[in-house]
Amino acid sequence: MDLLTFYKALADNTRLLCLLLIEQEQELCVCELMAALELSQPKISRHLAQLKKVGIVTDRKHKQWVYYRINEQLADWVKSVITQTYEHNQAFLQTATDKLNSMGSRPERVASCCNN
Amino acid sequence: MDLLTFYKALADNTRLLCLLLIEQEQELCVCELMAALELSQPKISRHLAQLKKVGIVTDRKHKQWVYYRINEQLADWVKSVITQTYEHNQAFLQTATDKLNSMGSRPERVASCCNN
DNA sequence: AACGAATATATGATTTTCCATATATTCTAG
DNA sequence: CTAGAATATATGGAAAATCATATATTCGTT
Repeated sequence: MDLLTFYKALADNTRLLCLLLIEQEQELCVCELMAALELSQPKISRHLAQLKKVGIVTDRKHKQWVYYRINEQLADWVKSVITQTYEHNQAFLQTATDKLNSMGSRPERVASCCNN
Repeated sequence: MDLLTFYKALADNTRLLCLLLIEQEQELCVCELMAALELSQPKISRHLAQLKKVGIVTDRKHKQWVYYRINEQLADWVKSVITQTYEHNQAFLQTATDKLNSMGSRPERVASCCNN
């Protein structure tokens, strides 16, 4: 993992929110992130693609949805940076977390946001 | 410390190098960084000013030099992120470290690069 | 066909860089 | 002690480069 590339990936509001929300929830699909952050689909998708390209997240496809999670193969110090960032900045996610919670929990939440 | 601001500050090669070199050496002046990184004075100065503005480093003036060090009042998790980044990426600093070492150690080094 | 997701392009905004100059401190000669 | 030169650092402003966004379109599944 190239150091500069890693920190550049974190240096954007949308990507930081997506990453920390995924860290918190273990796994989220594009439409859940769209709902939680109230952002357009191409915007979320573009930033997730960037995080994936850098190797910070991985994706898996299930039915019509693509789910993203933190790449388990990241170096321990990188995982640790992400975890510490999340643990000491939960307020940063408050609004998004509230929105997610108001949608119920998985799998009901997916149903409510992903329109199926 | 605003999260996004913090990571934006790390998302630049020159700033990352300056920060980790300072972490390694405890304290460095502008002309030492110029010599170690072979970069122009305004470039170093500008990036240090940015790190200072964000609160990541502090400066102290002594004679005609300005010395920068990590802000001791940073939140522990922030210090920890910086330390871990340094410890697991020393190769990133190799060239600069070699150059610094070839200049002798303090205070002789200051004499050799700062032309006094 | 319908839905979730990804991508292409153009555009606007932010960042970085460079050059020139300003300020402050130190040094040296008289 | 003072005047002028030299050194270290900072900053203003313009040009260049990078990055994020919106809109429209395409892709792949079901």
